[in-house]
Amino acid sequence: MMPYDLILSNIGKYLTLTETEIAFFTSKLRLKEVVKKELVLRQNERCDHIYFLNNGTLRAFHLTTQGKESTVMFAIADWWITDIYAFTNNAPSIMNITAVEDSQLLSLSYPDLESLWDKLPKFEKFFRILMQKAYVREQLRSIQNLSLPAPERYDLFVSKYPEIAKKVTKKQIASYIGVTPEFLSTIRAKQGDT
Amino acid sequence: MMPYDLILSNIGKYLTLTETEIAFFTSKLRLKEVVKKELVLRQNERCDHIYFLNNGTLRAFHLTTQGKESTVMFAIADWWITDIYAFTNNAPSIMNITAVEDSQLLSLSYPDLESLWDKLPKFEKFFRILMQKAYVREQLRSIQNLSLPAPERYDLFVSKYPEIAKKVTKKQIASYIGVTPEFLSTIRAKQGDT
DNA sequence: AAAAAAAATTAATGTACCTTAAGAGTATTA
DNA sequence: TAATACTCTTAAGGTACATTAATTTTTTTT
Repeated sequence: MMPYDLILSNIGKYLTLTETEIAFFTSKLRLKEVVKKELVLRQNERCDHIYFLNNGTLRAFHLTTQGKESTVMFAIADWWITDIYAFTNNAPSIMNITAVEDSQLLSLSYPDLESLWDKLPKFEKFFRILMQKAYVREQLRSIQNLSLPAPERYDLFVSKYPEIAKKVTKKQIASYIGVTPEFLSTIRAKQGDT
Repeated sequence: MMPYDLILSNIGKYLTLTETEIAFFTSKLRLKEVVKKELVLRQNERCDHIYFLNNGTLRAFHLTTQGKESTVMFAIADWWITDIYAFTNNAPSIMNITAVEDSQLLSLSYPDLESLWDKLPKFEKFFRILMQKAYVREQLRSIQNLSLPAPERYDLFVSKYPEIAKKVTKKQIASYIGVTPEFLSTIRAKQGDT
């Protein structure tokens, strides 16, 4: 399978591209392979790339000075991921991105993305849609974090992201929903969840 | 002051528009005045408009079946606001939007926004930027909610949004940072905050 | 200006979730 | 295959925050 098939079908949901446009777009992409536990982005370093997952699983997490991890997001095949804060503001990143398992990804640099926007305005539409959907996801998460107790946040995570729930550890899910692994364990025990 | 001055300067930060484009864009806008406590959007109803605040203050909040309020966002002059989930998915809205004080806003319907995107692609860029910044805001909020205790979330809110903090009640701030008004009160007492 | 309603505060009690610690299970490395 | 490390679980004790309720202060309505 060609390394660009998945990303082109991802974009194809929203845009129709000519052969020339495809060639221009793919010329900006770089293939990157990472092994389990490898860092794709280190907190505090610049984040001038956005990544698309061909396969595997990534996890983005913020680390406090006290060493507390908060999982910002997971990404599996067909997902886009970056430290959107650092990427947007050309600021030191506020999260680590690490490989939960061996993964293959395509990277696009910020300057290349800007030239893509300039030369092919339809990519503005694509990223508008991408950003809008990401905004929706994050706002739903905020609402759920504010309004639901931990057991319901856990159930919601598993039902919303069953593929991710299969691939990542309970500890990582706990740090996404905002509880300790120990407490998630008691939640699951009460639910009769094996 | 013309009702379109503020929105044009808001857009002008990112786009240059011709007189014709301005005329086309403003022809899609409707001026709306709401008085304090008036509902701009009722939860469960369709949300097919996006709003821009000329002046005043709005608050978006989600209401659970148990009657618990969670403030999703505030908006003051020069801010855009809508139920982005319902707007994007043409679904019943998941929040109320209400006037904290008398406010003047401009509304743009979803069909009009789509025709704007079709006819003037530079508006795709503008909304891409808008959505991207909103995504950044929400992601930062998620990280802070996960990693910081309530007193720090309160301090951060006040330092980040001093104008909003002046206009809204403590109860509303409490429901934004995810604590009860009573607990926010004890936080403030401990800080010697009058 | 009086009356009513809502916001803010304080305090007592309660609980969801955290911390610490230890042991069992599972995966990774030598 | 053994050794090491990490995840998951269980349980005791602790704390941040919620709930309830009463009082004061501020805002809104009449």
